[in-house]
Amino acid sequence: MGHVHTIVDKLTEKGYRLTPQRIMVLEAIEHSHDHISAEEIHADVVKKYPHVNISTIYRTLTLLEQLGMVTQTDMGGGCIRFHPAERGHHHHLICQSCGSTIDLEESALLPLQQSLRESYNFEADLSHLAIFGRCRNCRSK
Amino acid sequence: MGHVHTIVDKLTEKGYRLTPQRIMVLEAIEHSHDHISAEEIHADVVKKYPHVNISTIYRTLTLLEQLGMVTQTDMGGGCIRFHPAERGHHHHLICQSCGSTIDLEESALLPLQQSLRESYNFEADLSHLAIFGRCRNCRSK
DNA sequence: TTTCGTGCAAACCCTTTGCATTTGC
DNA sequence: GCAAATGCAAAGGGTTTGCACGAAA
Repeated sequence: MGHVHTIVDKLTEKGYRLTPQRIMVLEAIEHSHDHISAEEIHADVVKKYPHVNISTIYRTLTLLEQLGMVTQTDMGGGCIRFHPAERGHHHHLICQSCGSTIDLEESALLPLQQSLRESYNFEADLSHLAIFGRCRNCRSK
Repeated sequence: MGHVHTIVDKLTEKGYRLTPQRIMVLEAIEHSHDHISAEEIHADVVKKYPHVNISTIYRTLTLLEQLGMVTQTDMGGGCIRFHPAERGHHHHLICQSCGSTIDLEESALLPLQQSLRESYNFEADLSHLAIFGRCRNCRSK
């Protein structure tokens, strides 16, 4: 139940109510190894709580994001995925051939961030970056 | 009329028909200094040719992309923009505060591309990359 | 008991599709 | 004249919203 305490605190200290829906959305996100879409969260929650509506999922996601518990990544092509904020910044290499995603260490992007700062005086927010291309397997085919 | 010859050739040599709609969509894209959305293209074309339907714009964009005359960039948040392909690969820094976009030289991304290849054996397609952050002006406020 | 949160249905935006009509060739 | 392209209207996917009911505090 790892972070149930955290969500209880975060919600109550700001006057939000603790509802089963909110807890289950957060759990669905935390239990997902990969990243998870709104519809997948909904499918997951519905297994235990059949009446939950997808609009509640969206409203809850907005709230959890405001509370800093969840972050979203725009994977391109209108594809949005969620993951727990405390998993920290991580980035993705997405294979356009097979669709697989590879997690990328923060350090791989630091040189780019640095050079954008120096050359353009631009502070890049690379926290949700997704980079498209072809992965090892697909390249060798 | 710069590239009208090009489009005439490209269309006819593959058996596609030359229609006023197709020419006007291409012109709208070429005359746009910045990048332009499907709806903006439509608005532009309608000025001269009031009956043109937005579905024709989308169909034409798909065709022009196949012909390699136009490329699209996913700016995130469901925001897709088009620009002439011969303007070449270029990338964008997008300011999340003021919305301005800065063109980025290809060379700025080569080191990243190189390191992804070496460390992950991943061939990154950075041709339509958009990077979010804060621009010079907004940083100094 | 009093808000706040929810379910439901409908609206929304952007994009795509089916079909009859029009057009380029 | 015939196939290809268009306009129109309708459907689609994913997300948001208005409202009355239900539940948390």
